[in-house]
Amino acid sequence: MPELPEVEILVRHLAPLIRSQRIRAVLVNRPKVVGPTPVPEFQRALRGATFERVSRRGKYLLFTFCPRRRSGRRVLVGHLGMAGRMYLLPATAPLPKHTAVVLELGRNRFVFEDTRYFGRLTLDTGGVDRLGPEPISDGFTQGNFARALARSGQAIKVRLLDQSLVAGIGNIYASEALFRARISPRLPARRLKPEQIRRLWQAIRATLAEAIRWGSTVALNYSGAGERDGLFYFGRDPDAPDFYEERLRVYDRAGQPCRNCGTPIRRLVQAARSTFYCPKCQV
DNA sequence: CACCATGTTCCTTG
DNA sequence: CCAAGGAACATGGT
Repeated sequence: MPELPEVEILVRHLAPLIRSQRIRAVLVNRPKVVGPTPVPEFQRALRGATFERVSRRGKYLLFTFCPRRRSGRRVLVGHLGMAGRMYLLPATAPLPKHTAVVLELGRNRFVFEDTRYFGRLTLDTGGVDRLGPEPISDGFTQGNFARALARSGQAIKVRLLDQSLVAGIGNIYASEALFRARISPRLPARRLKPEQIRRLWQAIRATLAEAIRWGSTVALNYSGAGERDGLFYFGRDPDAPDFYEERLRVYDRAGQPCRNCGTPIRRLVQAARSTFYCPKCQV
């Protein structure tokens, strides 16, 4: 599901719901997702702790909490992987099939559900430490971006997925940003001209910001039995069956007309992942 | 059955 | 040592 915009929307959604909530019990159904933190350590650290803030770094969620007794604060790191979801559920509601972790909050439960168990909810901050700059921040400069690209002969689409180059872009927004910048996904990174780098830098920020804005306007439903399409960019409004298409310009649109020129969008495989692009608009 | 899927990490190859 | 490619992880949808 989740790239930077989706995680940002989720963080904004969760922040007021869990602030000041005390964790009364910690249930770990899938030890793998809290790893490499050992389950007993995970439970000991969180039991009795109180949530303080939620923020985002790249595709990671950062939950700041106050431990039960010791002073200071600590951080719980979340990552949704491919299909993870985090949401509050009434304590009386049944837990979903692929529940990985549950934090009992009293009236509600904080549920981490992940059908594929690729996600994480852990005390280990290793992944976060390796991230590059936030794309929508002063830390992401055209100069740094240009220097990083100059060192690589890898296709630009594949480079954009490297979280140490810039944090938060995934397979969907990599294609979308390149379309917006009118750059071929196959172009080797070091072959981008300064003008293209400038356009791509701008397109990344605009694409992500637009997705966040869009997500902010959509009614969210992260949980709920039978609501398997709750994440907003795969969500569907029953009254507008094609609104998903209106939002993404190239992703998953192979064979459909480019919104600029009408040429059929093409799919290609790079680093074992699908890329979508317009062969006419993107050079 | 075959192939596809929003992500990351580890292993191999050059 | 580094860059690049591919498999693995686990499950579900089409």
